[in-house]
Amino acid sequence: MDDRTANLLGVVGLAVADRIKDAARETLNHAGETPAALVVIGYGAGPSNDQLRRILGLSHPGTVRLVDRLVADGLVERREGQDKRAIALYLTRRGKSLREELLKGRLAAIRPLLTPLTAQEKKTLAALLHKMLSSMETTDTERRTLCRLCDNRVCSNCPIPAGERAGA
Amino acid sequence: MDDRTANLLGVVGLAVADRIKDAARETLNHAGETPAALVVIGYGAGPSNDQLRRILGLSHPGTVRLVDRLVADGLVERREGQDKRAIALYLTRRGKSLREELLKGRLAAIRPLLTPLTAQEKKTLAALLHKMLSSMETTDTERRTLCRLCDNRVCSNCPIPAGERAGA
DNA sequence: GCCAATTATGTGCGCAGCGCACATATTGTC
DNA sequence: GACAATATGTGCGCTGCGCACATAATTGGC
Repeated sequence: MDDRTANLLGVVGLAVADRIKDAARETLNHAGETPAALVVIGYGAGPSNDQLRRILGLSHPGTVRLVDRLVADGLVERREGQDKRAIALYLTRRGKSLREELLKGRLAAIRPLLTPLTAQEKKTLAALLHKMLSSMETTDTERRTLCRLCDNRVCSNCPIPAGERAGA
Repeated sequence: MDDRTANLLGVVGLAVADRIKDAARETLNHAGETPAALVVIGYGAGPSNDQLRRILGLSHPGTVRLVDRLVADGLVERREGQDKRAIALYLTRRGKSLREELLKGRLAAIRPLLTPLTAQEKKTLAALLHKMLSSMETTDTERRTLCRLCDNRVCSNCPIPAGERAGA
């Protein structure tokens, strides 16, 4: 019985992830963790390469090349961090606009899955998802990894626990 | 409010997909749609290259190479279909055993997300997920795409509608 | 019964995303 | 001031995949 629930969650999770991926590919011309990078950088705290790397779960060189792509596309700028060895990543005007599109597309891709539910059922589902997330034991970085595609205008008080709160 | 629910579903969906992917990489040495291929072929109907292609959502050549990899690893056999131009794909003994591991790993990866819920809450969640899936308008191929990682021993009467029932 | 369209598989080639090993610059430590 | 730690960037190659093309078998028109 429990396994049946887990399996159903697996199907829906896969469906959600597929839809998010497809939606991202329609607005951005890159796959993998690139859309997530755009969202994460867009939180505006000027993350370093290394911070981004940890959140995305990539190797260091992979992240450098990822940022290279975003810079080449005119979506991201490398500015100086206070530390002269570190850099601070910021979105350009175009980057911000594309980030908005990404987030909109993501929600639009997920929404159809909810339409069969009544308002009450949606509320129940949200409460259950909230409980699942709020019960996870996560470090701050793990939380940001989970939230790496989150729409911060929509997700008021992020349920995922972590020491510091930032971004989502 | 609706968007908040969609966002939460997006987070959980991403978490589920991440966990499934990580689990697969631990037992199989290939990424992308390769684990899904192993599961799909393992349903035992002897699918052709082209049928597999449609379910996985890959290009034809991509599927040929994917099968090449599985054959090279001794996990899949290409047998003759009745049609002399088509082939029929079957798992080898090793392939079947690895498929079992994949499915076990997948459920084990998802299960922790459910542990914070009470038995009643799990039941409610399953009912909601079931309703979401059963309300989708899907062709038979789309259904198999969604179920491409499903554990058929666990998912009794698949909720996703489609003409024919096969595998999940 | 024969030839064209269709179906199905396989190949040459290249690209995107990523990791490993290595190089380089800056910062803390003593 | 030397040395470990931190942070970024580069050379190289691999994996997964798609496009264009080649080839074999089946189906359909006439």
